[in-house]
Amino acid sequence: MAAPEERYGRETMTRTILHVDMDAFFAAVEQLRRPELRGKPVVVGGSGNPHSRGVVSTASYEARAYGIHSAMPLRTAFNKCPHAVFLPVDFSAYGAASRQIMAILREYSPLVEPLSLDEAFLDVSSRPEVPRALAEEIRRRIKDDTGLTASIGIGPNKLLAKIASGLHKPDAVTEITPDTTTAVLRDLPATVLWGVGPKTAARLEQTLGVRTVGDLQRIPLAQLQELLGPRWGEDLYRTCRGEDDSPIVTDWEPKSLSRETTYQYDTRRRETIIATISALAADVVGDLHDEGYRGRTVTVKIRYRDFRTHTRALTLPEPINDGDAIRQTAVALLDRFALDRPVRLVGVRVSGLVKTGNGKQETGNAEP
DNA sequence: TCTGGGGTCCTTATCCTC
DNA sequence: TCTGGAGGATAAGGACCC
Repeated sequence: MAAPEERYGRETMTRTILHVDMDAFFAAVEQLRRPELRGKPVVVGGSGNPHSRGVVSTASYEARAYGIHSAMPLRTAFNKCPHAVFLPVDFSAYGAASRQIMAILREYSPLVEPLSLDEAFLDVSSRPEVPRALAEEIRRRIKDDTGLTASIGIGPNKLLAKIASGLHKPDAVTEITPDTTTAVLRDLPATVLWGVGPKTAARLEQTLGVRTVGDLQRIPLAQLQELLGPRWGEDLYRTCRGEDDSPIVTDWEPKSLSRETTYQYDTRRRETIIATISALAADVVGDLHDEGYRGRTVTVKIRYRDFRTHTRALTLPEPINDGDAIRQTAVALLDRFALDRPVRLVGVRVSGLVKTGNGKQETGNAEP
């Protein structure tokens, strides 16, 4: 097999990729539409009730000063800052703001890849402007048109553009060039790399003494592959050097559709769980119809009080979108779980999706 | 004391067929 | 006929992302 540096050589065409990342997006939208919240700690998450189960989706910068951050339990956030304003997640409002921002980005390039409501990659390789000047213009446009601030990273690929956007948040443009890549990456924690989360970071530190991206660059390919497997090891060997040739993906098809819910109070009652599965299955079927898909595999997920999570799945002979059949399949799968402990979460997923062509709407950026 | 929801992708095990 | 793979499909779990 060819070594990575031979397969991804310098002759690869130079690209200019922007990563646009909105600052504290959900909280910023709330502060924009409710001026009395500006300058105050705002926490968006769950039902907006800080005494019920849920986690922080976004904390305003004022709330972050109290140590509140995304994914923190709402109850913990409340303990850190009881006078913060807690708000429920309002996806329709954030979706409207997001569509406005994505439309601005598409004025600058047709090659836009939304990653989530508040982030997108943009390939501006064919634009004549100096990249930094262009990024500054886009940042100003977003602010003038929407009142929201964005941080923009510039890089020769998606990996470096995304790392760049995170370096000087909020409201900043940051560029990483091939010449500055080594110096910029060297002292960053390994967790800035795509795919390196808490578990992998701990393994890298314990087995190889690796903490920074620079540390990682000193590990031979074979050693990374031994620890992480052949594929993952090679990926990390390349990404820690800032190498990435993944393309901008403008059209995306879902692989699965799912719904899940966490009970406010754990339950062992079979009838309660069956009712939940039926309701979740109905929601998923609604999504299948709305988006024009059938699916072949039905999966039920159960999370017990101790947070251990199990799934049971059944693959059907043909893809279906029939509500009764999907609901009955999901309910039948419950028999394969031991309900010997309290359950905190139930989920239903349908995967193996195929298009029916009968959706409410084809995707917005499909060919005319 | 806690730990959401909606996704993707990878690894491993098992079964089956060629 | 026996045996040993290769390799696809399925199932389950886990890590990770926003």
